[in-house]
Amino acid sequence: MKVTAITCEAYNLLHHGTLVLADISANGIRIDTELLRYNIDKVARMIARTEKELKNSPIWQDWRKRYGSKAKLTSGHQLGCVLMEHYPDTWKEEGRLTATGKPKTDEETLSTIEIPFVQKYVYLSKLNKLRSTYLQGILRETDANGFLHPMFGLGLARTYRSQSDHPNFQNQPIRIPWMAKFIRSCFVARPGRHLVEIDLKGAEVCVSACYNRDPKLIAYVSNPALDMHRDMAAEIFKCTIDQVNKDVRHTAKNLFVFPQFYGDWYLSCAKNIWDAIRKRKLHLNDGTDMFTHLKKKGISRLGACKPKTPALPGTFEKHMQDVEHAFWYDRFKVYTEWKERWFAEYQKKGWFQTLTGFIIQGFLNKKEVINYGIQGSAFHCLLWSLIKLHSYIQRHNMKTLIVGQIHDSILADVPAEELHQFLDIANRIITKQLPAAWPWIIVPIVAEVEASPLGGSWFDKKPVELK
DNA sequence: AAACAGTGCGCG
DNA sequence: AAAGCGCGCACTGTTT
Repeated sequence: MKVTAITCEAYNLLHHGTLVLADISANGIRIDTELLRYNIDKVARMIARTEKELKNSPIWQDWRKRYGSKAKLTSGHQLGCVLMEHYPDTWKEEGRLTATGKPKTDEETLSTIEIPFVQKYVYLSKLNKLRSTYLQGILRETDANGFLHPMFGLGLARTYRSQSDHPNFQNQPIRIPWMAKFIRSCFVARPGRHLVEIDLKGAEVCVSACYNRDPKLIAYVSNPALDMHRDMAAEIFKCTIDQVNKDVRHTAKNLFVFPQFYGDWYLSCAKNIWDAIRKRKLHLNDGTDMFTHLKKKGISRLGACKPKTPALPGTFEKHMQDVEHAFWYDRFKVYTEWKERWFAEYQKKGWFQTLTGFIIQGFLNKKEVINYGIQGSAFHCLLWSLIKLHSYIQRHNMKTLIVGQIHDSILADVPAEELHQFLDIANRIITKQLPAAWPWIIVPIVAEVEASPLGGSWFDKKPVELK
C-alpha cells in the first residue's frame, strides 16, 4: 500500500503531531519501580505454584511420555497434540484449526474443555504474558530515574493511526481487573500531581457518522437521551429497554454493535453472545435468567451455526440473522448505502481520501476500505486536540506534562494546582475548537475525564465531572 | 547464533 | 463471496 499525505493540512498534522509525540516520549511516565519489582516476584511465585500444580497432573505424565526432555509446559503445540488424543471432537468444529491445519490452543478453544488441567494452562499463559510482555517489558525500558519513555510513531499504520513501542503503551491491560492492577498500579503520578486521562467519547462511532451521515446514527451520537447499545440489547434479547442492565448492554455493545461496524457477521455474533449468556450468567433487570427468558420468547437453542446450512426457526442463530438484517437494512440503511457507494468509488478509482485529507490506495478488501478512513480520522481528532493542548501548555508555561496517548485518549501528569485549568482547556479544545476547525464534524464531540488521586496510580483513576 | 514463520494475546 | 479493523511483543519450533 502506498502511503501519501496529500493536503497541506494533512501534512501539517503529521509534522506537528510527530513533534508533540516526541515530546511526550521525552517527558516519560513515572514508574513505581519498587512496586514493579515486588509484583514481578509475586507473579513469579504464582507462576511457580501453577506450574507445580500442572506437573502433578496425570496429563503431564502423559505429556512427558510423549515428548521426553523436550516436553514444555508453555508449548501450545505440544498441548494440542496431547489433548487431541483425549478430546478429538474439540477440533472438529469449524474454525478450530490454525492456518497451517494444526489444532488451535487459544483461550476460546480451550475454554470448551472444562477440566482443571486445561483451565490452569490458560491461567498460566496469562501469568506468563503478564510477567514477560508487561511487568518485565516495563522494567526493561524504565530509565535510571524511574521514568518510562514509550515511543509513538505516525509513519507505520495503514490507517494513518499511531503506533507505540518500547514498550507499547497502547495495549497495557485494563479489561481483566486483576491483570490491570498488577501493571497499572505501577504507573504513578509525579509527587503533588494527578494522572489525568481524557477520552474522546465514542470517537469512532462519531466519526463514522460523519462519513456516512446516517440520520439515525447521527441522532444516536447527538442526543444523550438515546442509547444505541441499550436499544440493540433490547432487540437481541427480545426485551424492553427497561429490562436491560449494564452487563446485557455491554454484551450487545462489544459482541454485536462494534463487531458489526467492523464487518463481522451474525453467525459469529450469535455464537459469542450465546457463550456470554452462559459465561457471564446474563439476566434481566428483574432477575430473570436470560436463557429462561429467551425460551419464553420462543428461542430455546443456539442452532447449528453452519455457514452453509440455513438457520432454523426457534434458534438464536436465526434470530441474530434477523437482527443483523434489520440493523443494516432498516435501522442504518443510509449507512449501508454509504458503504456500497464508498466501496464502489474505491473500486473505480483505486484510492480514496479520508476526511482529514489523506489518500489511501492499494489493494484493499471491502472491510478495509470501509474501516480505514473511519479509524484514521477518529485518531486524527485526538491528534489535532493533542497538538493544540500541547501548544497551550507551552504558551502558558504550565507544568503539566502530557505522558501518553492511546488512539482516542490522552494521559497527562497534572500538578494539583493546574488541574482545573487543564481540564477546562482540554474540554474546550475537544468539544469546541476541534469541531470548529473541521467542518466535516457534524456531530457533537464529548470528552470524558478520569483522574488518579494525588500522587496515585493509573489503576486508581476515577471519573471526574466536567462542568 | 540469528533470522524467520506461526501462533497467541494485550489494547483501541 | 466471505465471514472482524488496526497495532507490538513473546514464545516455540524450524531454517539459515
